[in-house]
Amino acid sequence: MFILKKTSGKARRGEFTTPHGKIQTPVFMNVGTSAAIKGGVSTMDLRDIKCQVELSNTYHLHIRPGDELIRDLGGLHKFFNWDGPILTDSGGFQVFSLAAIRKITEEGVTFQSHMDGKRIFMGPRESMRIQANLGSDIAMAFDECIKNPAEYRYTKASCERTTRWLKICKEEVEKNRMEENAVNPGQVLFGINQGATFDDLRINHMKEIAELDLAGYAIGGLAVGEPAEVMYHIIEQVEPFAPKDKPRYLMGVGTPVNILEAVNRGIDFFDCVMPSRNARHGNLFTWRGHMNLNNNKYEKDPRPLDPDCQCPVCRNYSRAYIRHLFKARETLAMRLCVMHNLYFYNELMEEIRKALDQDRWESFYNEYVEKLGLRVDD
RNA sequence: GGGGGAUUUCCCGAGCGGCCAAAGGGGGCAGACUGUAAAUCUGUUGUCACUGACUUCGGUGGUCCGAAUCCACCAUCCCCCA
Repeated sequence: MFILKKTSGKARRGEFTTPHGKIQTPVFMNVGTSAAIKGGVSTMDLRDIKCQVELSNTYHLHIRPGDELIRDLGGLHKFFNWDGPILTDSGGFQVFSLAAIRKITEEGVTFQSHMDGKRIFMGPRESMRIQANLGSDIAMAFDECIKNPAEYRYTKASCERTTRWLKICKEEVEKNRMEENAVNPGQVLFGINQGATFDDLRINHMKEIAELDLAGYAIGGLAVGEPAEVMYHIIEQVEPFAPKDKPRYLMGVGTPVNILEAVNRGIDFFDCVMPSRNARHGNLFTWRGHMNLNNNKYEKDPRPLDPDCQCPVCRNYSRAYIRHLFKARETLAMRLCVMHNLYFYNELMEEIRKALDQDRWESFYNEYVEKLGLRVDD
């Protein structure tokens, strides 16, 4: 259930209720693809970094350790000991990212496992079965994330197929959660809008899926190489046709600036590997812009990563120390930086929510939409 | 004391007469990263007046049109025999 608490222009402040607690939106979901946030951050750390929702991946968990194993051990929440909300991505993105080793048909997609080359078939039924076994709170529809640039005819056909798949996903989720020993009887489904960068296909597709009365609506297939302006344009095109009383989720996005721009255009949910991946590579996000901690200029810098941050890392360690950890190839460097970056993203969302609550979204947006895109200058 | 081997650009290490400012690692410096096949990938790493010039391969001389590569001596290190 989604309650819209406040709006400011297109920007929305809401609350989404799941079987594992309420989610305050706008929200950033912390990505832990294989039931682990890369870089050594565990579910014990998630509360410390203000994580509301964890996100895991259907394809990856199906391959290893296997969704049936997770089901038999009580579901994903119990498996990795996180009692907050979990969203599982469907494997649709892997249709895109593992393009070299897959084949698409009406029934679904045959992948060659990136682990051992074994053939794996996944369609809407399979994806929903796996997500039911995992017991996530929000299951994502199995879609095709189309590459950029895309051909019009292919995109049109692909969207039609994604819609047919979505209808199957809906039936399956409803069926699976009625099962007597369902891991998560409260699991809901989010549909995914596609259509590449074609306004008419995007709009038509959103209209079609909006009719299915799903728990939420995602915009997928963006931030796959097109300019940010194109992404913003597509959001603007599609947003009017997304149900107002349901959360909107912009999949895989993005930079702090992308998030501000998208919130300003009516998006409620986000997820992105950027804070965790960049952190592992020494790239930090701060309230003064982003920085590459590996740079020589931080060698003797006694300040915290972000002087304006209250995260456990910034309260305890200096730039010089963490930079040293990177140079020494200590895995602690990654852990600390991932914790900081995720805290930053989660706090950014908290500040966005506060600004909306306190009717100062406009000024908050104006102040940070420029600032957060800069390189830390000192 | 006798015999043999070595010395290359920040480090290790290839090169054995021209195509060598010198392979390949490492390290350094910088960049990228957007529903995670990513603790990854890319560029760069002698100097400058930089599509060319100059200096460099332990040192000093020499051979040759031409030397990191050949010769002589010197220095330092390693191994074997006394």
